[in-house]
Amino acid sequence: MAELPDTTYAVLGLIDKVPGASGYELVAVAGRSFAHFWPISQTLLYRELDRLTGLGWVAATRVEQLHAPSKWTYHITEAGQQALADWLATPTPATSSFRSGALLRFFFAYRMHPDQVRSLLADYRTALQAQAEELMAIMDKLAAVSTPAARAGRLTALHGLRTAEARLQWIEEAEAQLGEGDS
Amino acid sequence: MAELPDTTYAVLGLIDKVPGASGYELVAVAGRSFAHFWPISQTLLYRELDRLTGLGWVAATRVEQLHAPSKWTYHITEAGQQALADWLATPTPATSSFRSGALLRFFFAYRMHPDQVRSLLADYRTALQAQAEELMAIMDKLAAVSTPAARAGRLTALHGLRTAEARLQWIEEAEAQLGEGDS
DNA sequence: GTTCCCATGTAACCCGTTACATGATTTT
DNA sequence: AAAATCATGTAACGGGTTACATGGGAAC
Repeated sequence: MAELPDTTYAVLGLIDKVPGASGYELVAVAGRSFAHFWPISQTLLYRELDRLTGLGWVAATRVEQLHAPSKWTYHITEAGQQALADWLATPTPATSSFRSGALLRFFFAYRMHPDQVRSLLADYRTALQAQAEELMAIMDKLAAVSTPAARAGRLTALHGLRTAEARLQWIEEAEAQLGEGDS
Repeated sequence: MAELPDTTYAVLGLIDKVPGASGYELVAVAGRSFAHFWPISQTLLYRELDRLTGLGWVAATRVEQLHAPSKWTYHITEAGQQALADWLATPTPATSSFRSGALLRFFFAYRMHPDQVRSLLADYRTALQAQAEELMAIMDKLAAVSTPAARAGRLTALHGLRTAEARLQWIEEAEAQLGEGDS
């Protein structure tokens, strides 16, 4: 049986965490929970919902509403709980991928005018600051809650925050080196 | 005209940086230069080579060898230089993507046994340490060279190093919180 | 009365990956 | 005799993306 992508388990875990949510709600939750280290688009999430119901790992229930369109709500099944536990138990192959357009351009900085390099770093700083603020907001919101789930969420947000901070620091170093270098 | 992916410009920039290299050599160079923030597989690089020659941005020359198979070598053209400069000049949309299997699992830590969480963090630490050492090796190798290109390369490596260091620090924090928490 | 929220979905694309094939030469 | 290096390529897959369609109710 072909190995399933981690995204499938990400959605499965979300349904386990937020039982009875609709696809629409799950998209929103995914957007403000694990999007920072595992982004998924709306289309993809809906596709995974289909796959999970097909696998029998989640059960879909139709819910009619009066003041809003009808929706499907999702609950994890026992088979799904087992699959989630199995996935969490497997010694993770540490799949991680990082791609940064800013760094890629910076790698070719010697082909740019110094002003271009400066503005590149400035843009990067702005993006990192925005990201840091977003993560701090998440942490603030979770600070009130004291469940194990909230603690895990807070720590993953902190991971992103620490990363952003380190990179902002790096920008200082890079700018300093730009200053001392001649051209 | 459809926008080209950044990968195309990454390869174009490499050819500009290492003129007269073969596809085989470019794969190796890409592996030890920008792979840390813009990984590309061999197949993909060869495909971009085709695309770039088709665009007239690079010129391919056949070179016969006596003690090794024949090869194609690549040089950037004037049109290619212009395209590279244009790409570097465009205010980058800051495309960046990050996906971490370790974090994704950690996000669901409350569904794991404490020992599993500990080993997850331990594995993550090992991976980060290996990454940090790799980056330090790159910086050491580039430390001797004092060209603008080497400086840019060193700084991108430093970016990765600072990131890894911050994350290793985060692991300490996370482990501390695991200790104080009950379950 | 236009815009936003809820809610689900289709279509098309392509980037990037893994696995495999080939074959000569050089090194162990 | 086996393994590594050089060198280029094919085949197949699928994960993830963007863009678009639809439509009713609520809010401003």
